[in-house]
Amino acid sequence: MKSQKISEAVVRRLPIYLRFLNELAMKNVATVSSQDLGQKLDLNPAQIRKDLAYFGEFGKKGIGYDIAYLIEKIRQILKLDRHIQVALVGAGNLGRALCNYNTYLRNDMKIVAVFDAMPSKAGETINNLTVQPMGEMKAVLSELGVRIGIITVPASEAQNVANQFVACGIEAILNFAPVIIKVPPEVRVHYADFTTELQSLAYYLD
Amino acid sequence: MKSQKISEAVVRRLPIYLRFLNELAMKNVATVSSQDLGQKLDLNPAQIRKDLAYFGEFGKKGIGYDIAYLIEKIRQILKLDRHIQVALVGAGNLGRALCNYNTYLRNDMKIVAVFDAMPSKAGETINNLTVQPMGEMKAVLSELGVRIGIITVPASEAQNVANQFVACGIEAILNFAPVIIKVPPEVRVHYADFTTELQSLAYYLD
DNA sequence: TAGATTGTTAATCGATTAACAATC
DNA sequence: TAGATTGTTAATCGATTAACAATC
Repeated sequence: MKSQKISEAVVRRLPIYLRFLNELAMKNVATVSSQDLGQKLDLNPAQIRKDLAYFGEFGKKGIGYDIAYLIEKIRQILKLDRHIQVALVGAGNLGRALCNYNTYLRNDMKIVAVFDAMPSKAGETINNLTVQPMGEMKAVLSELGVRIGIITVPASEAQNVANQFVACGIEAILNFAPVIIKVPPEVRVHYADFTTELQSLAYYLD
Repeated sequence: MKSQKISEAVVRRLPIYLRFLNELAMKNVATVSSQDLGQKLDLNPAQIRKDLAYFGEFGKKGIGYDIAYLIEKIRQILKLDRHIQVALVGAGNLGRALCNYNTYLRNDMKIVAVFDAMPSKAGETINNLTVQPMGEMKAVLSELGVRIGIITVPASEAQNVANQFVACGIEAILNFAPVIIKVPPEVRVHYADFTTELQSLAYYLD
């Protein structure tokens, strides 16, 4: 069924499944049912089965899902079975913090280049990465084969950085700046703005 | 229409409207139509009108929305018209970065206390805040009237911190740790895990 | 007035959940 | 075999979009 379009909601749940399956694998659990999964992840078991069924028949009736096998499959689906190079622009506090997550990302994804528009920042070292000036971006990204870009600059600079990413052939962007950026339709943008998140939380206070 | 339940999707868009309206206000623009708003924010104008109409009649037919007035109204809806105190647990790289966003949050929300389980961290200063040991949490939160908690500890510690937040009467939690946490239904939890976000982005690579 | 734009109803679209035959 | 659990269809639920009368 590779042809049907998978909804964004489904794709966003896959990493959550993967994360929990990895936890189970570390505890040497062999199989898991959609029931168990649903309980732990606060999701409807039918939804989990349906999500997975978009991509294949990964379970066994009466048994559940083999954890090692399902991990392998989800990694393939998410394209995490290969190395994906990531670049980050904006070596401020947040950018620096994210660079230090490299170990977290395991082998699948890795921040391999950091840029900053402030000349004074160039040359600084963050977790074995040297901050480079923006002028180097095009050359560095194509040499390293970077496909995903992270934006951690102030809102006023985000569109500018996005434009440069697009010009460098970046395929997907994770934008931490609190502003909507415009990119060609073939470039995927996700947002990760914690101020927006906090503000919507306030609504639920009594 | 205060009685009808407002969907989460609507609440999540309000801060996005607010943000852009603030930008316009700074440029001294006086009014804006749902058309304009939709264009800038990549949203359907009908959706914007409907979202706002849940809360009242804020626009003028033939004219659009008065920006100053709409800002005031959205701030009231989101409860950002009062000061909201926020506490953060986990003074690692990410926690430190977030503390430095205090200026960004303006007056409406403010991180007023930082805690860390590592005794060696206690006493450190981050952006005028002194890191305190976990044992102080209950006393400090009730003294400062903290209502929202931010979790920036490793996944393995997140549930534990959440439990302590709940015991302190925290009403809402923003969890940056890559794990689902369990809290009583009256406590609201939002997730802000950038590794999940990155992994779902990978799916969209060719 | 004529043009623009809201608020709102109805139509559409899509996502979640329930139910169950198939089968391990 | 009996019990458990999948994959999948059908039913439900909810969110988005289109359309338009009201009106500034």
